[in-house]
Amino acid sequence: MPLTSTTEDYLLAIYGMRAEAEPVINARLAERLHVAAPTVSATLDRLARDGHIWINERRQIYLTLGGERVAERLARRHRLIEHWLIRTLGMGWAEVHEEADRLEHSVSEELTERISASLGHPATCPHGLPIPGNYPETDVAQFFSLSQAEPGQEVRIVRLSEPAEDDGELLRYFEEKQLVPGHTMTVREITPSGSMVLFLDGETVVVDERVATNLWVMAA
Amino acid sequence: MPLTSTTEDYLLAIYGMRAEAEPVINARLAERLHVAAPTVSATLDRLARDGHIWINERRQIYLTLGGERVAERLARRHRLIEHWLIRTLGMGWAEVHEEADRLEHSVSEELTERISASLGHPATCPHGLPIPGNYPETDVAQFFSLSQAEPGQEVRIVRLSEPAEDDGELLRYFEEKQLVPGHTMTVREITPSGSMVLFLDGETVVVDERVATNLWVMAA
DNA sequence: TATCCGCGTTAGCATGGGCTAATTCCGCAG
DNA sequence: CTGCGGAATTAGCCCATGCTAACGCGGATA
Repeated sequence: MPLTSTTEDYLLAIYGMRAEAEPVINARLAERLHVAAPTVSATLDRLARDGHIWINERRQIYLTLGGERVAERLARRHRLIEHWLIRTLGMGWAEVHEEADRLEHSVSEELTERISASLGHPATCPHGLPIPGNYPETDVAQFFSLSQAEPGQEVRIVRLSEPAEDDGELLRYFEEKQLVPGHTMTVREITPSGSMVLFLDGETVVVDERVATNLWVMAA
Repeated sequence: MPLTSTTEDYLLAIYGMRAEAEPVINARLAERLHVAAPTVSATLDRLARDGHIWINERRQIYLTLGGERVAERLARRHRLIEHWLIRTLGMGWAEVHEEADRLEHSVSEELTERISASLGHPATCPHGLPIPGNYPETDVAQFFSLSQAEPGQEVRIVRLSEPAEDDGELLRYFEEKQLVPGHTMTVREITPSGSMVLFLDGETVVVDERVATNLWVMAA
């Protein structure tokens, strides 16, 4: 009856991939969770059996209402823990995700709420992802991927993409270049290969397409 | 190769029972960990196979040097976490043990050290148990169980017994009666049944033998 | 001495969560 | 239409962790 750490990981992964353009399928989960395809099949069978997900005829995976509630609670915990580690213990912006990935499974509801309160109920995690339960009714529609921005446009970073959080190298890069939520920049030009020339903090930074797709922005 | 949460629980349990008068045997572990005897046998086999414990001819269980090192690190984490939950989040003295029991398995070495530093490297957990690595060379020989105290003696509580930590009801009782480390009291009398009449904080408190054996004290 | 209690092991089983190798299936490109 | 690539499943295996039922053994006690 109680969820295992593994099944929680699956639900959270599905939750995170849900909003992407591509449908959530077995193969994507296998990549994201670093396990073999048959393992995913078996685990998804159990998740479906227990009413957390359902799978349509085209093998696309969806959370049930119950599964979504579980995943939201986990995302809330994860993102609050990240904030907490930075604020009360001075851990690094690029390292807290990994630590939170383990802690999210063992922190109780009560502790979660105490953490949220002690932080003043932040609306987003340090990487800009919304914290369910704390996130106000914001107009999310105004957010778009940096890779969609036009030359000349001035934009403000609002958050990372979901998958970027699992890429430690990318996180360290973002931190180093100060490509973090809240910072504003101007798009100078876009090269034929899709790289973007940015101007921020008085400096010129070039990011390739992969990097740009992982940063969400809004018009500044 | 990496230890599971389960094997960590076993090592920590053995570590905690090591100092008791009774030898550590299969049956005691089964009770403490709330699992059936054959389960304990199988898990101990694996722990011995992996060099964490050894078992003598009379089936008494001992930690190897490696096993002890692991257990010490876990105890350190557990006890630091308890302090942290009380100090930074205001959790209750009687509740933190349970929360720490889960968190101890997912907190990294680095986080542990940050916690210790942020707390000023406390020597003991909130229940008085020593934190390995922080505990100074203290004369532990002067500690004795409250049940060994003489009528008329004035004593100061230094810590709980190990098993007391796993008994939530007992913890709440200790907290309510302020039978916590640092507090001083006088033994008024000892009844034939082993109950002790204590005088502390201007009040008379009666504790039965089970309670008294779980409190360690020193002459005040 | 006979019995019983505490203890441990053996046998047998289940479940979760992993794996590889091989097969199947579907859709798209040639 | 053929073939290929991606995706999923099947078969078969492993290990850790739990259980119950049954048996064996040794010491204490009636």
